[in-house]
Amino acid sequence: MAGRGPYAKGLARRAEILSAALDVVAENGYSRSYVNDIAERVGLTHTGLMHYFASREELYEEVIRARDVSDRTAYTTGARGVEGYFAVIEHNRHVPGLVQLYAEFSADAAHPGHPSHAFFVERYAYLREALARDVELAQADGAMGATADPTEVAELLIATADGLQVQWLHDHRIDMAGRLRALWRALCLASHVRDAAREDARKGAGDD
Amino acid sequence: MAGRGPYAKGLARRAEILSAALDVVAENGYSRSYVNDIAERVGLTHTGLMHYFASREELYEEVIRARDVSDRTAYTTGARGVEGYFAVIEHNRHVPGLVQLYAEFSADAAHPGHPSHAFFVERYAYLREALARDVELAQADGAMGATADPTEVAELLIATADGLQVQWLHDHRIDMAGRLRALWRALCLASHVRDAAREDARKGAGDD
DNA sequence: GTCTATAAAAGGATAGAC
DNA sequence: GTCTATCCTTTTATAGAC
Repeated sequence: MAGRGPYAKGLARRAEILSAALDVVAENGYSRSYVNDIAERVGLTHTGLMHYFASREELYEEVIRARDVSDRTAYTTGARGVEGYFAVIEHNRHVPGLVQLYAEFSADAAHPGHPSHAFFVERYAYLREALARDVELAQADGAMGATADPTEVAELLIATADGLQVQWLHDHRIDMAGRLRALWRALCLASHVRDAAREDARKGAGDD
Repeated sequence: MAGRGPYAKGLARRAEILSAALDVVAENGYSRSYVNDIAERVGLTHTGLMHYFASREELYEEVIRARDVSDRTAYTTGARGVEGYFAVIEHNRHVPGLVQLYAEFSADAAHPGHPSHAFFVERYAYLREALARDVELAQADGAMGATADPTEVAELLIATADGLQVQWLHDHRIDMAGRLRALWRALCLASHVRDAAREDARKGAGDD
């Protein structure tokens, strides 16, 4: 039975802290979210909280990591393909703290030498490959044309999703998922046109 | 004759400070760029620098503002349309400090209550409208189909450019402008397909 | 216009008790 | 597992002299 002893209690506490961190970020932004404020919110002192995380950056890394795991199980299971990714982006509108954290933290960590730089580099690589495979699935069932490069499409989707989230932070009227799906449809359409053009060229060459 | 008196000297100093700020951001990232370091770099003390700018945020706002002005005169003059925007993004690869600053600062300022929040909101609005007009020009000369919504295309271009810049910060091998132009071509292609579809529908309706 | 000095605040991290 | 106390370091900002 899970829930026995201090181990389970520690895990629950960690989860509580991660959730509180998102609340604080939603209220103050990442750069003005202080460990102290988070600790207060869960009824701990600064030091008490530091028992669970070695540093501020590690704490926020954990927030992203935990979200990635839960998003993955909730939205990308089964054969949903790219739609799973769109669903995550759509859901993010209910988690402003996460969007704010991600935007600031990932930009901050873009700098080499940042303690979380490697984490984000790996995360991008993972996400890119996962999405590229989803694009391949879409190509297999004909939604996306064969001429499209899966990795390029994946990078474009990620870039656009990231940018849309920053725009959404500035103006919540923006429909992030809607825009992203529109991009996807346009890319599908364009790839089919290119497939047809290539087919024509092949036939033309065959006539020689 | 420009260059007379303390006025011109002050302007030169300001420009020097803005340039030094970009260097420091390139080296340390925005969140770890301190007024003191910038002052040192231009041979001033912290206090000496604060004579020119009221606060840290104002200084960085000025950096972006100054860049916007120079980019505008250098790349978007004449009838270059969206290509002017792509050229700016392409050039940004030579200004890593600017890209880093923009990514971090704009994400930071996404939070309402940030001293530069209004600045970025207005900047987005301006950029969106300027690009939407460029899209309309492209529609006028046939590059972009009539079915495309200029504002939607503009928002998509901005979002993608922003996201690509963050990705580029993490991995300089990414060809920001190349990817953005590929997106543009796909959007053009897709809009033409939709134009044709709409035309077909119109003719079909006419047959009734 | 620039400096010295200093405020003022804080924000992250650690040692050691309970 | 959590707290008290404290440290260390930084960063921004201001007052006032030169």
